[in-house]
Amino acid sequence: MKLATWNVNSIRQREPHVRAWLERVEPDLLLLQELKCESAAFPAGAFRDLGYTEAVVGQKSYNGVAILARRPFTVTHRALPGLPPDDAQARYIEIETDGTTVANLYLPNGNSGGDAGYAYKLAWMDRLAERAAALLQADRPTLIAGDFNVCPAPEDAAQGAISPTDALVRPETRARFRRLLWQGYTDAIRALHPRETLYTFWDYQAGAWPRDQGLRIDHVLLSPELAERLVAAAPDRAERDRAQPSDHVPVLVELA
DNA sequence: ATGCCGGGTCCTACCCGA
Repeated sequence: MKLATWNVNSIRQREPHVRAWLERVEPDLLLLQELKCESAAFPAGAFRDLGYTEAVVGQKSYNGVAILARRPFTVTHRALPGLPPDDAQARYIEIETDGTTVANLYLPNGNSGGDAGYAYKLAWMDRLAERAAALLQADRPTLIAGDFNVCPAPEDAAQGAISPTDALVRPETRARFRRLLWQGYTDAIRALHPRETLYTFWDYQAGAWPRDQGLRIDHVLLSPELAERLVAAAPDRAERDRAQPSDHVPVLVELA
């Protein structure tokens, strides 16, 4: 089983990239973030042509998540459980397919909106920890993946790529990410590549890509059962070199 | 560290991303 997560930074801008990537890689599942459009504007036809069915939680201008799948699935959640009901940010979708639970998330960045913006990120991570625990309790194969906007450790950021006070690297942010690992989830990339320098994001500015000033902020977390089946995990760096790329590349994971 | 890029929208200067 092949699956990937990819922050596309506007699905309307990146439709040709995603289409070509699906044709070449043929994943069973693709989790998308930062659609930047309402659900009705999602270019589903381009992906249906290739045999993929979509589930979309869209929002005008900002955020937005979707799942493309070749196998049948059911949508179980269209928002992160535990958030206030008036929270309209499109950041979470959860499905079940072949007995496996798949959660796709776009975690708040936390750098805008001052103290309240960062507090929102931490609260979101607290709700995520609760959901992650409940899913382990349910004892089904579970995968939680997406753009976490968390750079877990110093080796996940190039020298000079990010300020030490940035919301992606603050101790409170990292502690909340580690809590997911302590609960029993496996970081798929680090499980297979404990020391390698592997980035998933390069800023558009300041020549971040040519200078390889990247960050590892897109992650695939696996429940113990799925971790046993992990055979490959890697960012697809080649996507960052294409014309008009997203600032993130796909992270591809293969399970036996 | 911001706003050098790139996407969005109240269409055009400004917000957001990380």
